[in-house]
Amino acid sequence: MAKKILLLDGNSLAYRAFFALPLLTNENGIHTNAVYGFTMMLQRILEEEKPTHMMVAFDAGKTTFRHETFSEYKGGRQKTPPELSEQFPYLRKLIDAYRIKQYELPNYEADDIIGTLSLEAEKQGDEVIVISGDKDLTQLASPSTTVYITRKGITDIEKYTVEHIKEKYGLTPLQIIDMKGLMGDSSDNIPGVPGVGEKTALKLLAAHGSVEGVYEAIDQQKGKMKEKLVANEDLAYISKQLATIERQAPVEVKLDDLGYEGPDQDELVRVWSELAFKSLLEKMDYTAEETVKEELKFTVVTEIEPSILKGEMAVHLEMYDEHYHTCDLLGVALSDATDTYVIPMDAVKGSDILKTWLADPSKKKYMSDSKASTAAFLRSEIELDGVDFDLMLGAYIVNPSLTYTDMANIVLEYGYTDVSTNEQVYGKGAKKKVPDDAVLNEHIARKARAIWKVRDIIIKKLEDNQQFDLYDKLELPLASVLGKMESLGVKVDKAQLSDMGEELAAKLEKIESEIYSLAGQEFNINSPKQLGVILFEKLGLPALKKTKTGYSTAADVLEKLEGQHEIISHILLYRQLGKLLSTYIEGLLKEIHDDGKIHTRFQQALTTTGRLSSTNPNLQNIPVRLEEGRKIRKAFVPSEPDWVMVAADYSQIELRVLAHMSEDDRLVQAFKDDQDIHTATAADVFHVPLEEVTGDMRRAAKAVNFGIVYGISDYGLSQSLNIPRKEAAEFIDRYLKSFPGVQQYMTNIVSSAKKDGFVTTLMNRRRYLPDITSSNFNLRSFAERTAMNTPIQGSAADIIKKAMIDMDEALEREGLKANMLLQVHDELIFEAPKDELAKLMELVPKVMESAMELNVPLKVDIASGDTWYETK
DNA sequence: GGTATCACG
DNA sequence: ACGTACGTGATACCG
Repeated sequence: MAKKILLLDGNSLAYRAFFALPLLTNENGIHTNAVYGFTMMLQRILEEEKPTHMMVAFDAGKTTFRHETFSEYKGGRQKTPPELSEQFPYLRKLIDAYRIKQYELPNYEADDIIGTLSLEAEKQGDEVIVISGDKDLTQLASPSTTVYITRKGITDIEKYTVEHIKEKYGLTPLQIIDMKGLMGDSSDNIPGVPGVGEKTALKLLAAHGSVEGVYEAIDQQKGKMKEKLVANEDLAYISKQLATIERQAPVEVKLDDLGYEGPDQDELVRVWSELAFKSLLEKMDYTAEETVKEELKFTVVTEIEPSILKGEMAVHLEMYDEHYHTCDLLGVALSDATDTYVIPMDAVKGSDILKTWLADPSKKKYMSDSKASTAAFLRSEIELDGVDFDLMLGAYIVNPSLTYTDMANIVLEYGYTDVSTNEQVYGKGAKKKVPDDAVLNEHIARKARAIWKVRDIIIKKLEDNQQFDLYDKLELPLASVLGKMESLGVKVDKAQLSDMGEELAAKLEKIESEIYSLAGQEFNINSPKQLGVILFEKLGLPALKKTKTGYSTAADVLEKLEGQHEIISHILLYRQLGKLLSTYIEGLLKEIHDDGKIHTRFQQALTTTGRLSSTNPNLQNIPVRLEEGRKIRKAFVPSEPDWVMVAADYSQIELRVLAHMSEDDRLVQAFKDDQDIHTATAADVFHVPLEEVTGDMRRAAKAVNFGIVYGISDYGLSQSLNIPRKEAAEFIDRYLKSFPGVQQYMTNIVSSAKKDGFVTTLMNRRRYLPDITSSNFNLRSFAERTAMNTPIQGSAADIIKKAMIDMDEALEREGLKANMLLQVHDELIFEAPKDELAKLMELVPKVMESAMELNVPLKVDIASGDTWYETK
């Protein structure tokens, strides 16, 4: 039977993909764009062509026989960017997973391998498709061989048949070589005849057929053209020779060895998950869902016998969505080395045996997202204790840059493929629903099973990276502290919010009509597009900044226009109040539960630095800077009469962390002396005594301090201080000269990030920074700033997390009724009975300040009041 | 679903 | 020369 043979030019396709796609980085720190593009192309080609035989040819080494002819061959070419080089091993792995033969031959290029094999195939009457990004290969076209050249993208292909070449160039495939001989090829540094381009080359070949033909009839040329041709005859012949693909290369593989049987699905999944090709994985799971998974035996249990409850088990509580304070609970699965059980939710709630086991701290539970489970169980008054492993937290500590939205993706990261995504099981959007019991139960069972299976791998990884303590002593205990805080919730005065809302709405209406009258027409003020037209076209104000889509109307831009038109200040006020109404009044009102409280969710495995985040609603960005907004805090009240709110915040924690890590003498001393750090910075930077620091000097120093923490750049500082960039650069320079320890620290942290590929915090939290070695200035600069910022922000996060665990214990130990309610990065918010207040004002700062021992003191400010607003 | 804007540390 | 401050989440547009 005739074969259909696909011959791929590996190097050329990888290059094409690399330059066609943005420089994607997966969270494991590998650049993936070339491999990804190659994969997309391969997938498409396989589907469309259904080949019987396949091979990917690669160039071997740096020099080939062509260099003997012309030593500058491929000279002057930019050397392969490291971001591409590092992808070749993955490309090789990928091709192996497809079970496609790959081949390279010393002293020859991929072209020659392909040319040799395609000739052999032609002799045997087989159909051949050659795929490359390099048009040189079109010389191989024949009645049985088609050459596919990628265009622009990587999946967009131009098919060069003999006819197509004739149409496009008026040449036969072999004349392509003559064309290159005359015009050269700058990418391969083939010289050609200087001054002859594609147009001239085609004209010459149309008349004379070949390079040889041109020179035989050289007398037909005249003037400059003749001179050029005569002077460069040697170059023309050499160029032709260089462009000629060798079709008799000593290729050892036989066409029969190239049979293509389809990919090794399991291996492909492993490679794709290593590369984090999520969309491809999802597609594959969809098509191969039933076939890929190993069978799992599990028992559905409605009457729980004590015998099934062991001393250590994986426990999974399945929930319908991520809003675990409100969503339906769908069942529990237990799994250990031998058995897996699924228990429907009614049976869970009705079983005292199970509840007792769940609450027993001596029974070890291995879970995923134990905080969610703790909080969700609590809604049914089921207590959970003895959590010994948390899959989500473990995976997060191993690499906080990975964004897991689904447990299936976490376990996939560790090579476990047998869990479906929730989207596969429940569907999405309007079609989302709970499936039949059989499907649901298996899904839950597989999750419990996966936790049991993957636990060892994650723990091993944590231990290898010296991160087990961070995980086990910090994040895991914190999960239950946070679970308690979320379940408790914070009381919100609904009437207060509603009243404020009505007031705001009335004000907004007035401002709105004033804006309309100033603009001379009605329009949607909330639409940046419409607002831009009004301001910059109708009213003729200068557009100072542009966005991707049009004029920028951001606050910093409008502020610069404030003197120029009365409408600006009204718009700024409208924006400010509109934000309060929509986000903080209406938004918060929607989130108040039947108990009169708001139950936020603290995301513990989300940020790349180790901070928490807060969602549904976000209680970490309640207004404070402007008085109008700050009033929102009056609605946050204690949950009991005669209780008070207490807020305690770390003073300058990030700069203290910087002082500790950099060991800069002056910075350390300033904190030891309990100086106002911005004033002290100003004194040092401006070389004046502390008493002579002016308000402006302090303001500038404060901005520089922020900049230092963020990973300084002159541009950033110039924006924040609204000064020319040069002045900003001078400030930075003076700062770094005043604090040489900080300068040294910044240099060191960037170089250690380059060496190790990651940076760490005080508690050994890691963040990988693959872009730090990028040749792309922007990516590299960003990574460098991140290298400076993450250890600072992340260590501060470590400290307050530790303080929260200590605080939780302290409240318990002291027998206090006070509740810890919120964390806002550097502050903790409590509610407490009035009679505990005195005790608390002493205890909280003590605990927070001793959370970790640094070489500078930690300082906490604390205040209390009837509402959150009054805690200042 | 992406973009712009703005709230917080 | 390059084009930016670090980390988040919610809302309103608009194609």
